Amino acid sequence: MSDVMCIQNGNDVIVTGINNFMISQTFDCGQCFRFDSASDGSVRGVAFGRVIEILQPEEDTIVIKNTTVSDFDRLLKSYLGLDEDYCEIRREMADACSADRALEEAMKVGCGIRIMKQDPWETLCSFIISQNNNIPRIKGIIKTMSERFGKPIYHEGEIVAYDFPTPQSICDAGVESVFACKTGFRAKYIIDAAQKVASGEIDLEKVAAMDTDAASDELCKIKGVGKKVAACSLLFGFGKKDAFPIDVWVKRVLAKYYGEDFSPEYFGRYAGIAQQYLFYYERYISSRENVS
DNA sequence: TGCCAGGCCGAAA
DNA sequence: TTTCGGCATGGC
Repeated sequence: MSDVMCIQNGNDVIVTGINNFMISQTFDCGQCFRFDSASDGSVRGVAFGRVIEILQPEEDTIVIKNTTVSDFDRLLKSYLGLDEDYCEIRREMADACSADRALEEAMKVGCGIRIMKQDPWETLCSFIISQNNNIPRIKGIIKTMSERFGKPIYHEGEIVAYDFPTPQSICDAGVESVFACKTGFRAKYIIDAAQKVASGEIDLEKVAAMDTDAASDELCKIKGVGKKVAACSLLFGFGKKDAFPIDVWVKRVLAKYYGEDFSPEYFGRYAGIAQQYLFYYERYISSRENVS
């Protein structure tokens, strides 16, 4: 189990005893599109209908602004993946793939990544938007949709941000309004997802209770959701750590290090976490090559 | 300016 | 069953 400790400090919560977690990596590894980094290294974004700001003054310590110990235990601990024992997960992964130099290196480079557990609907919708798109633009579209269809979030009487829109509010907005958020060909997919979830045709709570393959099949009933979008949703929104999204970056990694007869089962029950290490690693290598 | 992006759909072979 | 063009848009 995770053994983090937290204490209330005025309006903030200080969490200590953290390992294998860096806010810079966790929020910059393409799993979450609602947080931005500040120049001081802190991150600020929206989750659970409120604005959340996190600082990391020490490697093993984070400070979460304007929250309570109760909210941390109830919501944020799991949201940030701090309820999992990453020492044990990484040990198990390393044992299962003991001669795998690529994974070993990726685990080193991305040692601060934790898989978050975000809102299932928001994650599903975000990854529908992500298809054939780049991360800055995905963030922009999600921001626009939140501002236009989401509930405003107030602080001291002022609107400070907007929550991610509910399925019903997207249905109410209609396909043309969604298209106007620069969603392009994805607008009709977003509407189809919103309609199926709002009507109960797709029940996200039931999806969460299914095994990963069945859950993927269920999400793929939505137009515009294929195996990759389903896998990302399941990994980052439903807590399915064995979901293994294969996108252009991971395809490159697999071709480079693993060959044609590769199966995600090779990585074991935490294949999704291994995938995220490799995804981050490949992008890291690519960005270094572009600099030099 | 052109390539590419956390892909998927639908038609054709 | 597999292959492939098309899709909206803007970051780089």
